[in-house]
Formats: sequence, C-alpha cells, structure tokens
Amino acid sequence: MFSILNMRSTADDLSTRARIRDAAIALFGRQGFSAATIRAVATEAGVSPGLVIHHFGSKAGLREACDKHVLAETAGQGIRKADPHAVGTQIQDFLSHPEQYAHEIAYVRQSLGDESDAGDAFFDAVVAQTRAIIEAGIAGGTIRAFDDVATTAVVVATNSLSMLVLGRHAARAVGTGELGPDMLRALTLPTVDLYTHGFYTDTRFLDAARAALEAPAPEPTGTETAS
Amino acid sequence: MFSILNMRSTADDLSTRARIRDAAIALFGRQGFSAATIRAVATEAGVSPGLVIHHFGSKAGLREACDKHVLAETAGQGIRKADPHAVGTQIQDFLSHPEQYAHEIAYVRQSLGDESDAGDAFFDAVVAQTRAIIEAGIAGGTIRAFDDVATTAVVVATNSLSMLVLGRHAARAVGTGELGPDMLRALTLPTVDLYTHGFYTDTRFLDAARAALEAPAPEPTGTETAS
DNA sequence: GTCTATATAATGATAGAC
DNA sequence: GTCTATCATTATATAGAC
Repeated sequence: MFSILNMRSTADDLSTRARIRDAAIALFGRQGFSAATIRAVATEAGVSPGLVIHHFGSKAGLREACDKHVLAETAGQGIRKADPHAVGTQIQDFLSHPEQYAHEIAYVRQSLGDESDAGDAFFDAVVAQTRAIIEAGIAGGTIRAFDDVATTAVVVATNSLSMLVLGRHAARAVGTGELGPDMLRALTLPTVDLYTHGFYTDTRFLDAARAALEAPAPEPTGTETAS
Repeated sequence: MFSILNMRSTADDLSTRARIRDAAIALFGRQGFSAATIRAVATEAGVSPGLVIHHFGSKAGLREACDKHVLAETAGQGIRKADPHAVGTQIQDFLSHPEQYAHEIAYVRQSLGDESDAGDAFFDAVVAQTRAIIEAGIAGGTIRAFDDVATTAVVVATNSLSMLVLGRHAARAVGTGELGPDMLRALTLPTVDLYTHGFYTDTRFLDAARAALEAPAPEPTGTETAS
C-alpha cells in the first residue's frame, strides 16, 4: 500500500493534500489551468477553498505540485515502454488504460497547449525517447536508417503526440466515443500501414520538395502578385 | 480595397467593430479564451471595455464573431490549396506566411484545444479536404490506394494539424525560432521522406499489429502481472 | 458610437476560530 | 489540519452622459 509505483488505488486512502492535488489534476485537465478555479478544485476534492491555499500557498503553487506529480508519473510510464516495438504505440499503450490515466493524459494535453515548462519538458522527453527508439530500431534493422535521425524523431514524436492532443477530434471523426481503446483499434492499422508502406506511390513529391528547398528563393508562390 | 479576399490590409481602415474583433482574435490566440479578458481586448484594440460589450453583447458573443470570421477566412484559404500536390504541406503553406496569418493560426490552434464548435468544424473541414486530396491522388496515381481511405484521412489530417498544434514545441526541438518558415524548412524533408519511404524497414510490425487486433482479447499486456 | 462610472458577481488569497 | 468568514482584486456586464 505504500509502494511508490502503485500509488493509484481508488484514492480513498490518500492524504488530503494528495487528494486535492489529484482533484486539481483532473480539473486542470478538463478545463485548462486558467478556467479551473480554486473553488472548483476544493469542491471536487471535498474540502474548503481555504484548505487548498493552506496546502499549496497559491494557485501557481498548486499547479507546480501538479506538474511535478504528473511529470514523475508519466516519466516512469515512458521508461517502461522504451522498447523498439512500442514506437508509435507508446502513446497508444498509454491510452489503452483510460480509466487509470485519463486525468494525467488530459493534464498533459493541456500542458502541451499552454506555455508551461511542464509541457516543454514532456514534449522534450517524448522526443528524446523517440530518438532512442529509432536508433535502437536502426541498429536492430527494424527501422529505416534516416539521414537526419534527430529531426525525424521530432516529426515522429509530434505525430505520436497529435493523437493525444487531437484525440478528441480524431475519435469524433472515426465515430468512436471519446479518446480511448475504441479509437485506437480504429486508427492503429491505418497508422502502422502509413508508417510501413508510406503515403506516396513514388519519390516524385520528395524530389520536388528537395528541389524547392535547394532553390535560393524560398517563396515561389505568394498571396500578392510577386515579391 | 473592398475585395472580400484581400481584407487583410494593415487594418487601419477597418471599422471599429472589426478592429475589436481582430484584437480579440489575436488575444484569444495568444492566451486562450478564458485567460483573455474583455479589458485586455479593449486595450489591444484601443477602445474602452464598454464598447466591446456594446458591439458584441458579451464575451461569448465576441467569441462567436471571432469563430465565424476565422472559420470563413481559413475555409477560403483551404479551398485555394486543395490540389493533390499540397497534401501534407497545406498547413505548411498556410504557415509560410506567418506575418499575415499568425493570429488566425494561433486562434485555430486554441480552438482545437478547447471544446468549441469552431475547433470541431475546423478539424472536420481539414479531414474532408484531406480525404478529397487522397482520393484525387489515388485516381492520379501519386498516392497509394489505401484500404480505408476515410480512416487514413483522419490519421493524415491529424498528423498535419499536429504541426500546427504542437508547432511551438517542434520549433524549439529543432532549434529554430517560433513556428514559422525556418521550422518548415527544417521539417519538410524528413516529413515527406517519412511519407514516401515509410518508417519501418518491412511489414513485421504491421503484421504484428494486424494479428494483435484480430485476437479476441484486446488486452495482451496489462499494468499488473498478466491477464 | 464611444466614453465614464458603476453595479454585480466571481476570483485568488488572508485571518482567525476550532 | 480544517473550517468559516472575509478582504481585496478583478471580472463581466449595465446605465447613462456625450
């Protein structure tokens, strides 16, 4: 019961401070930081508004505590999934347990959207992890040897996180309920297929892009007549 | 000067109502809807807070006007770019004129993040447009004939929009400044390369994913010991 | 149309009893 | 540690002068 890793029981035996923090994580994840109020957090936690301030000093202090906690939890989750097979599905695996991590997922999503340091740290961690996975995959022969691994890692990480950030829209577009296992089942094959066989039939578009970027004037088309 | 398409002059000859609306778009894009205040909008527009309410009735009314305006502008932009060559770069093309559309881009990004109807409409429009582009590309032989075009369109659209929603993080990760042409120059080739040659070296992972999804029990790995 | 002044409500935060 | 009561600030929105 006192295990660090298994600190997500039904959250009845948690300290009041931890319950307030978890309530704040849930609320910040649902409404965003500025829309969520101290009073709403207090109500969600079943305590008085004053107690929230008593424990965390200010709303900013409360957020700091939430950032720290979510970052620690997601970082641990990330490490467990750092095997080559999990790339592209590390987020999906994460999303496969919606009832367990839904609040943290929503919180990270909001953090990626505002200007917070926590969002920056989370994104950078995913990029670093993606890069490590790509390098391991290249060494093992399962992943293509890219010219620019670092930038490719940024692109792949951004694509992976897009399903987290835009998951609500994607779920609606494919007709499943909110971001969860159903959505993943619908999107996994097309995603992996795209990553396996590509999108274009040949290199025509790639060649065109390469030529366009090598041209000195990077503005071939403008909204006005010409530059 | 009265052209519908060219309504983005330096915005000095706009009506006061339009100036307030544009100021709100800029501010909502920077800070999000709930964090931005009527007073801040008024200051940005150089008018009094009361005048903002006078013109739009309420903060919600102001947002409605902003939604409508941004949606109309971005929809027109989308149609112009609806040729097969622009897929994957429709957003990039859009981002290539940061000084001109920076406010609208930021506004759409915020809209995709909150629960607004405008965000839903924008996402759905991008998916529909992406699907049309894919179908045209398949007919023309430039894009692979996917088994599930509808779902693939959702995946591709989500990936495209990820560069808009997470652009700030991607720019930081590749070392360029804020989301703009520099970032695009850095990310275009790796992105198109990924879409041309794929990510994996062979179909092993795709086969594994297919097998896993066809299995009756959709929970092969759990957080506990085993299932 | 635009402003100033103000009403009203909600917010973050404090003080002190228990 | 937890609460109630309250303060000071800020928010949206209104009223009315110009």
